[in-house]
Amino acid sequence: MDYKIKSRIWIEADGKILLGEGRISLLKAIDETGSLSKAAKLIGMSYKKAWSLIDAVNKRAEMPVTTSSIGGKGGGGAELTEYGKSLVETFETINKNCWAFLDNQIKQSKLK
Amino acid sequence: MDYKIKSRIWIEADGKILLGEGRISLLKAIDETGSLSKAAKLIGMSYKKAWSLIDAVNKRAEMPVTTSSIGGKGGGGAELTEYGKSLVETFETINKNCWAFLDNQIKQSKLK
DNA sequence: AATCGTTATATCTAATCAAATATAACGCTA
DNA sequence: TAGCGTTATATTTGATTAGATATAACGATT
Repeated sequence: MDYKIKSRIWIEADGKILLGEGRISLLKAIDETGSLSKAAKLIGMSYKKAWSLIDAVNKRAEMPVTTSSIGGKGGGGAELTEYGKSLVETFETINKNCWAFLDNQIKQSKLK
Repeated sequence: MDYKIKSRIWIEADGKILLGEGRISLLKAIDETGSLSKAAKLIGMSYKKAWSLIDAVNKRAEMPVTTSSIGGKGGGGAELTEYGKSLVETFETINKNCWAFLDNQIKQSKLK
């Protein structure tokens, strides 16, 4: 068989999406580059989309996930808060565990 | 906290989607009603969309998932093959197991 | 043979979503 | 103070997707 099982997980707050795979990879890129515009370029996303995603995340999360500054050395920048880093870490852990679980499930099913 | 974790699973064949939650609920409605048009109406989907989904499923699956007849008693109809029924059943089982797994995961995380 | 409800299909329109473009504000640096 | 790269935001355009409409084919039933 060449059937494959796939999954996506996301976290909701107030019935609206807070974090999914796309936002997580954007947050990781911000952590790597120190800049929202560089992060967007790195993962092939328009700046506008990246900005509105981060804006939504910060508005819905219980605490800010990123901080940013305008002007100054290098024009400004953005970085993850400690809270943001812990959110990324728990999301990725649960996501990897979910993949492993599903791999196991399909091996035990008729689809093999 | 009022964070909630959600998930979607799907099965791919040749890198294209074969079965997801929407198609599964359509297949279940066909099983209940014995008709593609009634199934579409039942779940609030246009006939055209329902037809093209079922067409894609039957083309990508290793064996037909539905059979259909045109004309005759009641104008015709559609029903699941035994293979189709088993696909629906294994999909739903794995999906429920996945939800339970994720519930457990989030209880063990910092998100609680 | 006329009717009926269904499958099967094409075509056109509407709506939603992504992408591109433009611009203001900001504060360090030279 | 002029320039730079960045954040922050609005507006417009384009593309993809969903929805509506129309129609042919079919075979049991009457």
